[in-house]
Amino acid sequence: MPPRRATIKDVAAAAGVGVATVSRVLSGTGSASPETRERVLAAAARLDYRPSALGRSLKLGRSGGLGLLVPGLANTFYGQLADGVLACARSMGEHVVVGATGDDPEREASLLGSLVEQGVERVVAVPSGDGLGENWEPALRAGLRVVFAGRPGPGSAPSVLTDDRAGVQAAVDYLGGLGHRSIGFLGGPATARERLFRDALAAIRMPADEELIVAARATRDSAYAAAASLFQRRPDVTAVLAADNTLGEAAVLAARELDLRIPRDVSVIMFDDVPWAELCGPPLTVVAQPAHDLGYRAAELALRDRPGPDRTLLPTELIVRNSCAPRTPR
Amino acid sequence: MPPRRATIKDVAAAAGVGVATVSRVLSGTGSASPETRERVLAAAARLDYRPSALGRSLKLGRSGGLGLLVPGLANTFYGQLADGVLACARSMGEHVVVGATGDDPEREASLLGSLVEQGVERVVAVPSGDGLGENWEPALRAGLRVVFAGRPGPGSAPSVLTDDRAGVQAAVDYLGGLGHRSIGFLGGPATARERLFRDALAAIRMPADEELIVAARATRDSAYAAAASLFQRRPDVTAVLAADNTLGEAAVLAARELDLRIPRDVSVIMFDDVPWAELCGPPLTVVAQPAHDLGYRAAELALRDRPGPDRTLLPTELIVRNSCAPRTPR
DNA sequence: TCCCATGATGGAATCGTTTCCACATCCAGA
DNA sequence: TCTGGATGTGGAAACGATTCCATCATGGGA
Repeated sequence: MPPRRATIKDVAAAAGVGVATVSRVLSGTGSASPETRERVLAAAARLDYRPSALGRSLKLGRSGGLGLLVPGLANTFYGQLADGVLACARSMGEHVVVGATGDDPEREASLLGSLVEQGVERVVAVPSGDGLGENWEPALRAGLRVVFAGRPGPGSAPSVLTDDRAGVQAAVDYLGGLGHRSIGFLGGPATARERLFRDALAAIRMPADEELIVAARATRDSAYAAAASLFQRRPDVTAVLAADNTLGEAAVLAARELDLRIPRDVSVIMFDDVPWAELCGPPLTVVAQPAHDLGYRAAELALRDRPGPDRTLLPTELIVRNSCAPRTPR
Repeated sequence: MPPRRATIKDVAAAAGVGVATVSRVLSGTGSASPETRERVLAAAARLDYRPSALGRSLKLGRSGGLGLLVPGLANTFYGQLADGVLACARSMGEHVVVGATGDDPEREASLLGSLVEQGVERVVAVPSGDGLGENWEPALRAGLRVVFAGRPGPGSAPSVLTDDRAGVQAAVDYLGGLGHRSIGFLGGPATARERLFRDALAAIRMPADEELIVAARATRDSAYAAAASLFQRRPDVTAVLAADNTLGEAAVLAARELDLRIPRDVSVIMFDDVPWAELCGPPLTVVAQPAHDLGYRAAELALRDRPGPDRTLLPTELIVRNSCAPRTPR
């Protein structure tokens, strides 16, 4: 039978003082005689007293704590992002409540609801799906402080993003420079990069071939299916840009399955410099995003008292390895 | 200026009833006339009322919520495990508070402390480091309900583990069968598998060469250094077993750096069937662990009211790909 | 017609904390 | 000696929810 946790009353009784005095001593506010302070501290230590965050939060109104909503943690990119959030929160002494949305707006809404029930009033989120985000309006209006990370959020909340436009452009430029004319795009649930891809194509005066732009849902299977069908439908694609590491993985797998050699038959570039990109056979050329920083900065913004900039852009970097080659007609 | 969240009192006033009635209607306990129920529900909806988990927890004593302590989320294995925990918690309507220990007992202790301050009384944890775990005794005695996952925990708390003994043995058997006599072992912060490795060697009557057994700290750099130094000190190793995916990654990288071909010069087996194992050049033979299930089952045990078995063992599976070859003397 | 069981309802206590306020003590300055 | 500020201290209210208990109305059975 676990002994009830000691409360402030127990400490007060043990030290022979009132609860108010204990509270003052422990929180450092107000005055207390050195002797009293000593007694209280000793009693607290003896009873192994831990102030209940519940009681404090209730009284104070503000609950502290940071919410974190990501599609899923099995994806290394979000894992790194989450680690960044965790690091920042720890440095500011806040705890973190996480939820995996699975990129499903419905789940996101329910998770968000449970967060506000917990009294969480600051949230870092990778908004799910298409970012129409009727989910967020009510929460924002209710005073929830949310910072979007990695994907632009709906509404007026600040976001911390990577410079996707530059990243996509760098990838497309590189591929174009290699002579590729039929460049496929594997998009995910977040569709923003798709638009950037069209823009990047336009910037180098290449027409966008709609058939080469495919979007997958947020599952491994869907990603694989999208990649495989792209390669099969259009044997003339000589290069592919994958919008995230799951899609990149699918592209490599599908290419192998169809006996397409990388980079001889298809060149591949993917977003996210996950550790295995270098290990892949062949090592993958990637558009690196600072996932950890993304999370850290977003958490910082959410936790700081002063409102920060509405939009902070972190740089991307094209890291060239061995998955791209000059175009050879197939 | 964000409007204060509606409280039960506001709902009571809006519906023209007492707070007790509102509580009864909303929680479904006790009786209320259909007409009253209707009014309360309408008022609650109109005010967008969300009961405060803080108030409820305080009154009820139990706070709900599940703590999750892992070394770090950037490691895919722990990411998958965390996803499993999240999935289970969501299905039982509980929220999850996570912390990244970095495999540091000190950080673990501080995180654990902040968890109990939050009122969390059930925890799933991958115990940090060597598992001596003076961290856990006080928490356990204080009535915290913890379930260890992935690594055996200290003390009497239940754990959900993979059958590492069988996994290590399968790997060693396989390597031995291929003719390898100098098998290296790359261990991490958790040292349990090191012992199993010796046992497995003994089981096939092979002496353990202490110089071939190295342990790295929980960083990528340390893992790489360990792998590189192993290969350099002992050019006669023809096979390596890496105790987790970080170590496996390091082994592949170090081998490449030293111009050791896998599998011609060294065979490599690693723990964790992370998605990229198949993508690696060459595809890696692995000891697969059901990471997601590990988390799910552990969370289930922590959340269920009845105490479960003290130790549940999930199977591992040797997945043979192309990173091992018969021994050829170097 | 009376009584009591039943059902609906609201008041109030409670959980653990912080903080306002009142009270007591003490000492310096007039 | 009296006054007034400073200082140390404890009581009590408040936060938002649940729940015990008392109250009240109602209706059926004797």
